[in-house]
Amino acid sequence: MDTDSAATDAAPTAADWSTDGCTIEAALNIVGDRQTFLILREVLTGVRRFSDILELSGLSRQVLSDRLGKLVDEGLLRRHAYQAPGSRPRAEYRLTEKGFDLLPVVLALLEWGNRYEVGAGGPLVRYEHRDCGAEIRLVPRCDAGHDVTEPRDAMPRPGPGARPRVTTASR
Amino acid sequence: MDTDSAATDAAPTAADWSTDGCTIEAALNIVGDRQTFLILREVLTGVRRFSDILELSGLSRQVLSDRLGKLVDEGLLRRHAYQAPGSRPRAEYRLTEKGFDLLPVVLALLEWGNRYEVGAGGPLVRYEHRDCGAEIRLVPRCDAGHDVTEPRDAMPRPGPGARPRVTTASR
DNA sequence: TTGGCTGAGTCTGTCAAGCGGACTTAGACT
DNA sequence: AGTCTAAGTCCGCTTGACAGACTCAGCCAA
Repeated sequence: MDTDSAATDAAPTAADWSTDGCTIEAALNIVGDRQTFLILREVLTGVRRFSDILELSGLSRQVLSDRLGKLVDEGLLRRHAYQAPGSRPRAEYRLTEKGFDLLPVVLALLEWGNRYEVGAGGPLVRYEHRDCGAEIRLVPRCDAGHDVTEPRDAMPRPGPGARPRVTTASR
Repeated sequence: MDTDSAATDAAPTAADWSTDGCTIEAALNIVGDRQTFLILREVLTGVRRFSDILELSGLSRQVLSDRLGKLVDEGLLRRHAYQAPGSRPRAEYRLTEKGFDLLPVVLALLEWGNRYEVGAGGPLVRYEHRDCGAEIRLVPRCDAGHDVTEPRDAMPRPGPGARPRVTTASR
């Protein structure tokens, strides 16, 4: 099996376009570190309180506090008051629409991890469809309606914002 | 719009399961840092040579060298000899099947970035279907065949490897 | 009313990791 | 022999993560 020959055909000239300002990079500037992903994993599975996220994520208090603040600033989370019986009011962290929309990223990581990094006992989390209970997977599909079952059928192309690279030494 | 009430219903007890050994975490241990994502972005768009990845990713030589080595060790990339005319033979880095299968993760990040972080000029990269040229998107779909159009219709559930958390203070 | 309890957040010192820039290496070409 | 170049290493500095101690604010029991 020659896994990579397809890639050779797929994008022989990709290096000719600048990736300056790429939206992937922009996304990574917000959620690109391990710590933030761990927080998102928790919040996407319904864990919302500082102490619970702290314990489940294994992060330090300081980093958790910092990241939660940044995620609120970026509009991925909202602080929302709650009050446990016999306690003073506290804040919990809820996903906004913008934060919710990161579910595919976490789902994709989960699927990949389930395929290649399963330890003993199988996957720890599944996502299931609220209506029917069946497991949810991500399916790459083109706008013409075809499922893209082979990753190498996905060909990278410059988008409307792409500009050609000036020279090899230009930046 | 009450974005988060659905989340409240979706997983009221998620904090009761241990996420110890989670496959998301396992995946993050391999591809969980910004540097690795940037490398994957390049390699998935067909950039394979050290110097090109170096320039396009903006990483330091040392980190790039280190990460490429780790990605090869993890089986996501393979070194492959090439020889440019008038140069001595060198190694380029090609995706393995395992590495290719991370495309959905990058696609998901790209889609999210395109939706929320588009700068002037629009997205820089698109993926299109090799057969028909139409743009590729990730569609969450349940095994019963329903498209999951609302992220909050995806409910997190403990998988076969999940174990209940012992106590709040247990780890 | 006072003092303890608790969840959330801050402070501090240490250590790992990233960065820019200089240096090294090995084959091809002059 | 000397130069060029892609790939990789070395070095000094700075950033950031972590553990653990400390602070803060409201609730409750005495």
